[in-house]
This record gives sequence, C-alpha cells and structure tokens, in this order.
Amino acid sequence: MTDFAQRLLEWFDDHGRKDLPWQQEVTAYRVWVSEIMLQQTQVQTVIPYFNRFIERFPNVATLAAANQDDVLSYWSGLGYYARARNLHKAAQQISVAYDGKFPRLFEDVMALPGIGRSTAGAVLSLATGQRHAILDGNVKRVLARYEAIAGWPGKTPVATDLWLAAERHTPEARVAEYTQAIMDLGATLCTRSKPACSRCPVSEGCEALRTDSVGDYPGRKQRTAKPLRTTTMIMASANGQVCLERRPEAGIWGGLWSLPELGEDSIDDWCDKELGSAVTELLSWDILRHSFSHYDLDILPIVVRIEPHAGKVADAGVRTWYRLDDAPPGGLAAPVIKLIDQLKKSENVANN
DNA sequence: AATGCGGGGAG
DNA sequence: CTCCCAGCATT
Repeated sequence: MTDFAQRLLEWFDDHGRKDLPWQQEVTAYRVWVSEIMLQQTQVQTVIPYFNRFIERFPNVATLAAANQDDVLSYWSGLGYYARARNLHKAAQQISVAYDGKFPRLFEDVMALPGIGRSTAGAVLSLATGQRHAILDGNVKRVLARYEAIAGWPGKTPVATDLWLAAERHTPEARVAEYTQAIMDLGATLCTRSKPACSRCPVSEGCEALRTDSVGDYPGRKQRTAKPLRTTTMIMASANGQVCLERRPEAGIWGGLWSLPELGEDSIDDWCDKELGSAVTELLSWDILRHSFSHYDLDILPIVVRIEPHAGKVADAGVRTWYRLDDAPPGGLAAPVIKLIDQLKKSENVANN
C-alpha cells in the first residue's frame, strides 16, 4: 500500500463521512443511483433528490417498469437530464440481461448507458469492494496537487497521468473505504479554494504544498466568452390551465415538458394556428436570464389569455393542457418551474 | 480531441 | 460576477 493510501485510510476512520443516505443499506442499485446523481452535482444538492427517487423507485425493477415522464419528474431541477434517461434505459437492460440484478463484472457495468470508467469503478468498489480506481472532480484535484500533475484534466495526457496515479494509490484491501476517503478528502479538506493543508493527512508528501503552489492545481481550462441567446416563451392560459409541450429527446432539456417557444409568428397568429383560439389579453413579464455552462439564455415570458373554450391543441402527442393545481405531466426545466410558479401566484391574486 | 449537456454553490 | 462540481456520450 502506498504511504498516501495508508495515511488516507487512517484519517478516514476518524474524519470520513459515514452518514450519507447512500451509505446506509448499501446496495449496488442505491450506490449506482447516487453516483449518477452526483455526476457534476454536489452532495448537498443531491441528498433530497436521492431520498425522493429511492422512495419512488426502490430497486431496479420499479425503475425499469416506470415510464419516462415519471422518472424525469423525479429528476426535475437536477439538470443533465440525459443522466435520468440513461439510468432508466440501463435499468431496463439490467432487467432483461441480468434478471434485475446489477452486474458485478466491470466490463458489463461499463457497457450500461450513462456509466463510464469512473462511475463503474465507484459503484463496484463502494458496493462490492472490488479493486477499481475512480477519477471524479475531487480525486482529480487531490491527485493533481499531491503529485503536482500540471495542466487541465480535460486534456488526454493530463487525464492519463491522473488515472495512472489513481490506479497506483488504490489499495488491495479496504477499497470501499479508500474510495470514500479520497472523495471525502477532496470535498472537506482539499477544496478548490482555501484548502485546509494544516489538517491534511497527506500534506507531508504533497508536492504542490512542498513547492507552495497548491493554487495552481488542477490546471484550469481557458475560458471563452459565453454567447447570449434569446427566446420567447408563451404561457397560454385558459381555465386555470397552461399549454406545455414535450421537447425532443436530443438537445437541451431533452424529454422534458416546457413552454412553447415563439418563432417568427406574431402572438395572434401563433395562438390561432396552434391553439385555434383568439387572444383576449396579452402581458409581457420581465426577462428571465437562465445560465448554462456554455451560454446564457434570456427568456421573454409572454402571458396570453385566450378564449376559454380552449381544449384543442394542434398536436396532442406533443402538447398538453396542464392544470396549475395538478401534478406536472413529467419533468420540467428549472426556468419553466419558476415561470409556472409565478403564474400560479398571479392566478391566485386574480382570484382573490 | 473537442463539444454538448443544467443547475447551483462558493467566493 | 467567475469558476467548476462524485462525467458521459457523441462527433
């Protein structure tokens, strides 16, 4: 065992996290769900989503049997919705190919949609104790500093070096605890800013600390200016209902329900063409800026009151009337949740 | 090898 | 405001 692993495990006994929801009643399924939710998402954000998801889908069979709208509704607000679609698809594959039992072979796990090298290693090491390395954001930061591996981890040669270090330090015994320990170190001491090197169990061998350059690791990606895009979202409202449409599988917010977006048409033409209704009242709200990692989106919300005989939509498979005091038909993107909440409030005011 | 994919927490 | 997080799939 490397000195690094030895000291890390000793530290874990006293300071590691052992009370996270997915650390109770450890099963491959629960660890898998948690690892998918934790991709690019922090622990505190994930916990309530994990608890709700597990309550509704306690095992592979219940998840595989659910429809996609149901699954996405439990993911609504978490982001990266391809994760939920892949999780669902993988559960169905596990049902068929492995009789509902999560596979134990690394290659089989890697072959499931949404699971790559790091997640496969994390699930198998945490749930079964098999010796596999992981390389998530925390581990990249810890190892880049400890070994002074320069450069942005998105570059192949940098990632290759980090994986080699990860493999080299992963011990033969106590693998599950080691995996949790190195993530905990990154999350609690070896943080992105203001790392607590004075309390670090491996500070003695840390090359970045020795050269007083902890802040230089890991290397950052050179960033370009984010473009700004704009869209108009239509909140067509009648009889306490609002029109929603399902987005295509590919692209942003794939498979989620959203508000219709206005293209080149005028509002009146759109309502006539798509809903077969005339506008009775028109109201523009303030622009809502929604920020993605790669662009900003300015949303101009337009509330359209239409004639109350609206029951018709042009394409019933893609559009639906959503009753505001009802449960949503599926997953909703975060800004759509915000706008619909605002609409509910304004409806309540109007009715009081 | 580079890019697309969400949303939020931290500073 | 900026940075980037328990990454993976696609091209």
